[in-house]
Amino acid sequence: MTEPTILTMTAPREDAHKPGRTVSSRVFALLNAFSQERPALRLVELTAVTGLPVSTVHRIAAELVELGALKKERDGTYRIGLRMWELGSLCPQPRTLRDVSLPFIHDLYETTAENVHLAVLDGDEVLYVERVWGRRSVDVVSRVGGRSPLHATGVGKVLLAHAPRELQQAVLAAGLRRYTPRTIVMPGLLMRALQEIRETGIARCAEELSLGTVSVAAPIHGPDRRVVAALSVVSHTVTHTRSLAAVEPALRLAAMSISRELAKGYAGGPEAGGPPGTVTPIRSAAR
Amino acid sequence: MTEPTILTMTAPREDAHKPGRTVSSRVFALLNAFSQERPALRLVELTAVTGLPVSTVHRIAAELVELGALKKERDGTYRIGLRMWELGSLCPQPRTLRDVSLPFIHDLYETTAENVHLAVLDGDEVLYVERVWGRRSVDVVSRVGGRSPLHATGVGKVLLAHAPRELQQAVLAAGLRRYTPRTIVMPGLLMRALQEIRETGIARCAEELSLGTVSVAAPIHGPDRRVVAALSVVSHTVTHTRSLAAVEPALRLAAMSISRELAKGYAGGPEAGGPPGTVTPIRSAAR
DNA sequence: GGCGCGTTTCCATCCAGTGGGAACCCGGCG
DNA sequence: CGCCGGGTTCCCACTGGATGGAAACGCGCC
Repeated sequence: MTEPTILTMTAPREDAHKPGRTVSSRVFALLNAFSQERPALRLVELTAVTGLPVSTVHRIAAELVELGALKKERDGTYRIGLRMWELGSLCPQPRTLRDVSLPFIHDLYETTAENVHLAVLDGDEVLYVERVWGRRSVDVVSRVGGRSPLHATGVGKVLLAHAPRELQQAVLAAGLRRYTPRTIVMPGLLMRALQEIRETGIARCAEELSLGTVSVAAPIHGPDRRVVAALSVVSHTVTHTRSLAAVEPALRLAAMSISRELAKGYAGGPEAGGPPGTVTPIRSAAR
Repeated sequence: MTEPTILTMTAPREDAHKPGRTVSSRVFALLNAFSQERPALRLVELTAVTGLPVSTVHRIAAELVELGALKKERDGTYRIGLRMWELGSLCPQPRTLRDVSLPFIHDLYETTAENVHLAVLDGDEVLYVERVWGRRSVDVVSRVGGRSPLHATGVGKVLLAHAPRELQQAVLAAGLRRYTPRTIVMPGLLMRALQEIRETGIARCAEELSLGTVSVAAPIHGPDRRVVAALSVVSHTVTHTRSLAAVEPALRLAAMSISRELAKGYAGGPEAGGPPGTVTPIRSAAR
């Protein structure tokens, strides 16, 4: 925990994908340096991670602090600022998804007392958009804003099962990383599993990402019937080896309710575009 | 809703506070153009709102899309991108606050079936960090990521009551805007109310922001005993005129529990600084 | 006191950002 | 069918903001 500076310098082999030399790209290089594991960074660390020269990092970081995108603690560490959070909360995807499904997620939690996850597909990973749990739930690793592999989680498999062929191919091509002895690493097996998920409308995941954790997941459909998210209940193997089967109906029901709600409430609602053209005066520069 | 283009050009009197002429400031000028009311903007709208020339906006917007900070729909509108949400979710304040308090908020909702709000102070406003509700709750306006005035809400009054004198003065100096007949607009009355809130440890707000809505709020203390957030239960006047008094003990309890949890779990935890110096390799440039 | 590490400031160079303007796209209309 | 107007995209010569090496600074530690 209190290790000295273990900088696994990523600098040497930077540019891996030409970060671009625009200022904006540098700005986001800084911001992207932050992550769940590294929520606070000092100047040197930022330079090490981004590979940018010190003075550049220093200047941009200062600008970002000025703009509220970063916050500088008195101990010199930088963190993501409140404004970033506020801006992020405007992202339509997670926002409406959350707004619509929270009550149902809630009920689901209430009846199961387990972790309930809501996730969407982003790139070739699962992105957790919401998570509800309580003191009665076992704790799991995933966090809101966190990511997991597609082939080794319940939500991931659901999303992958309903994803375009290309993505499925890409995932297979990239190789199915083994996380536990039970991870599905054979392409054929995975494809068959996905097929079954499409047929049954539910995905089960038993210790495929981490030992001791099991989950079931169901798809959530958007207004256009396409799968936009996945809902899952996660538990510990020991506590509920088979009992997860018992929550499947409830899970299904919740997922369907949310889908229906999405279809009705947000077909032409604020989310569906918010009629462009209607512009109200800009919020007087807060702060 | 489907009005033609009502551009209340803010351009003419821009610079009100010199936006700065750095690229980063322009980037955030674009991003800040988005808000709860205007979650989707088209190019022209962006230029109108920011006051920047078209080509500049076009170029920067394209860069931001490239970086995932914005998303461009096929209809030409821009929206906040998933990456922004993801970055925002790293903001320590809302994140740990949420992580710690969700179970309690939950229980509180469960016992009251009312809206439960968690808010922090930002600038001279209340910023809603979390909100839990269900089908049994009445709907209120506030949204996660939304803002409200300090002097006309339960959470606001709690936060203001424990805020530094300067802020209180500033709020008074700025003038107490009247929202309803019951809004406290007299400085003296507000100060007295704040005093009482400090003494009783609870704030009541009866139709001071909008008619028909009442709430009670309690402070949440951080590890250093300073007030870091406020928790509240919100309801409709009609449904629960007096019954809110009944939830006060539960509210108090929840707030205290959260405070205690904050004190213990996060004193030296990841939030408290996440020992800088420990750096793991950068996440291979996703996307 | 002096050393080492990290942060902050400075400033001459220069290239990326700028923005006016033109081309383009498209749906509506006479 | 061709014109029109609003919005978007593209272009490119000019210039001022970004750059980053280097030096100064601050500080904890031996």
